Amino acid sequence: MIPSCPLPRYAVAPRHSATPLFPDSFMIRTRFAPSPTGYLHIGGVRTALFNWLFARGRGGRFILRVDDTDRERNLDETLAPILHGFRWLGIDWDEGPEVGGDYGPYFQSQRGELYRAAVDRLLASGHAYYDYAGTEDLAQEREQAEAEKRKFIYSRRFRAASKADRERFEADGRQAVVRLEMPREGECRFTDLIRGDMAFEWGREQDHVIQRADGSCLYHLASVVDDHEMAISHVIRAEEHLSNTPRQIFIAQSLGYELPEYAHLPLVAEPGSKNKLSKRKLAKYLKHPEFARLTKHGEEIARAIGLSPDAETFNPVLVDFYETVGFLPGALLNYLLLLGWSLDDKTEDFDRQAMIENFSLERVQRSPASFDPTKLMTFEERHMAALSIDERTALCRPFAEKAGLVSETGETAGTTDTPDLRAIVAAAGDRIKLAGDIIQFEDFFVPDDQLLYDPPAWEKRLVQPERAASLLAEYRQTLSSIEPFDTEHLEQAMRDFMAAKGIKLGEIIHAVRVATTGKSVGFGMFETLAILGRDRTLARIDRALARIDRLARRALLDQPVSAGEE
RNA sequence: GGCGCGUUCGUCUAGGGGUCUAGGACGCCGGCCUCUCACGCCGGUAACACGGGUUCGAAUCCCGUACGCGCUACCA
Repeated sequence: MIPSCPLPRYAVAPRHSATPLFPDSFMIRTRFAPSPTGYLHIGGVRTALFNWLFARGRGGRFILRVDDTDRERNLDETLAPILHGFRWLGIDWDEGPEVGGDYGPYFQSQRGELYRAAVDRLLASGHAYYDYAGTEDLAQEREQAEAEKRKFIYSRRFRAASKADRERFEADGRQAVVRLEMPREGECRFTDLIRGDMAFEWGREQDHVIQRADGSCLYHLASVVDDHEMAISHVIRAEEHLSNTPRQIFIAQSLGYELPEYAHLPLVAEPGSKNKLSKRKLAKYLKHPEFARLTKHGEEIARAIGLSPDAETFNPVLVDFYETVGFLPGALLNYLLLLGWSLDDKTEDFDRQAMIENFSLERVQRSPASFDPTKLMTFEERHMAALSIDERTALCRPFAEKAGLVSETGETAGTTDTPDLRAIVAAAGDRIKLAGDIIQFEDFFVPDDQLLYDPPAWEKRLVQPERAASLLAEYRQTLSSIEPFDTEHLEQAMRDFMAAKGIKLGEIIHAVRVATTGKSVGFGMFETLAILGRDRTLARIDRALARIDRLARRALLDQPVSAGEE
């Protein structure tokens, strides 16, 4: 599928092997260079993950570098969430913010001298020049080229070839930027580890600006200098950078650097489309039913734990969303791994170790992969199902606490007989997909006299069946003598009751369910009753019976009441 | 517009000339199980963008077209 790519300097370890096969001088070093924007984008995480896996699987190092060129932001606010996100995911970095390293500083804002020195060298070697053209001068040339239907190439009219030129332009009040003097003939050729041999015509490139009039340097220059200074061996990044590679190669070669290997990953696209996934287009994604479902699911959890989700930041495109609602980081990683990479035709479940051992650039897909919220959810389910009850309980507890279901000091919240969280998690089984799903079972925690009844369920199970009330009242009597009050004895008692009354299970169990939980759906009935315990079960049934009676009388008096009213 | 990259079921993908009447997973549809919901189990639907080559033979190689996406900044 992928043409074999020559790897002149880096042997690639065979699949299934994490053993580094090369001397230290050929150490694999990859990097991810986030901009401190205040959030971690899911597509960025996929790129970071692939960089991390590539390094980890080959005895290399993974570096985090903060791309804060030209930014006057508050780093505490804008970088912290990103670092936090990586830590939550378990993507650790060997060098970078907060951990340091031998190639620091790891903030581009602190490396200005390095960039300026590089610019000076490019100037001195004739690979760059001072340019005094204003933006309007360029715009004019561009328009003219367009009018004449030829491709725009800057005339270099305001290029300062000498000191005298500079003085002359400056006397006119002009300011200089530094531009690359790009070749206008020939081709830039390089091999992409994922896409094979690439060729770009130099003549299509512009004389890109690398330094502004104020002396600050631009991204491509900074990036190339840093990658070299930090001894990055493999530049693994999103495909949107493929077209930028020639100018970076030009910079690197002009500076006499040895080129890194390049690998351009396919984009992570929107649900159901091939457009680049963007945090700005949330409104559009919400029209996608499955994306909307995930978002809504998350919002319910967020609200229950006392957050007021902001549409701008609470959004499945951002990693923070997943942590907030109780996703398992391993599940997110597993899903992201398979967005653009596969091992074979069947293996889908990977833990960290398996990812590291098996990941390879050769098996990276070349076409964009769209983000599928539903499939992500199934990975979450599988990972959650693999945990023990105790592990799941531990994950759910913080959510139950934040939602006010249990107190932070122990199991009991308001009353002395608040149910055991572990028992609920056990009975919930696979219904708890996200740790935050525990909030769906708040009915176990509400005081018995505040239970709400789902109107259609109440009507169908307690009003319409003629014998519902009387059977429920009789069954209530048997409950009071069950000992111990556990699922086994509850079930036996129910069977005995059915036999004695000559009824089917369905004739009684649904009524009990609605009477004790207010809903027509839920866990196994006997588990539910056991969790509630005898006192609360009886209290809830008594309350339901009283309510049936009350509503029936009002109905007789021709005073209709809505089912929800108390 | 120019340049670049890409195109296998709705989605993620397997596939490196014959083993492909194209496999798996998710979704969807139907059924089973069942105290409800969920799970589980069984079955089903569904794809090689199009057109030319090359070849005994092409999803696989080549060319073209279409479509999609990306880049085309004194953003990163």
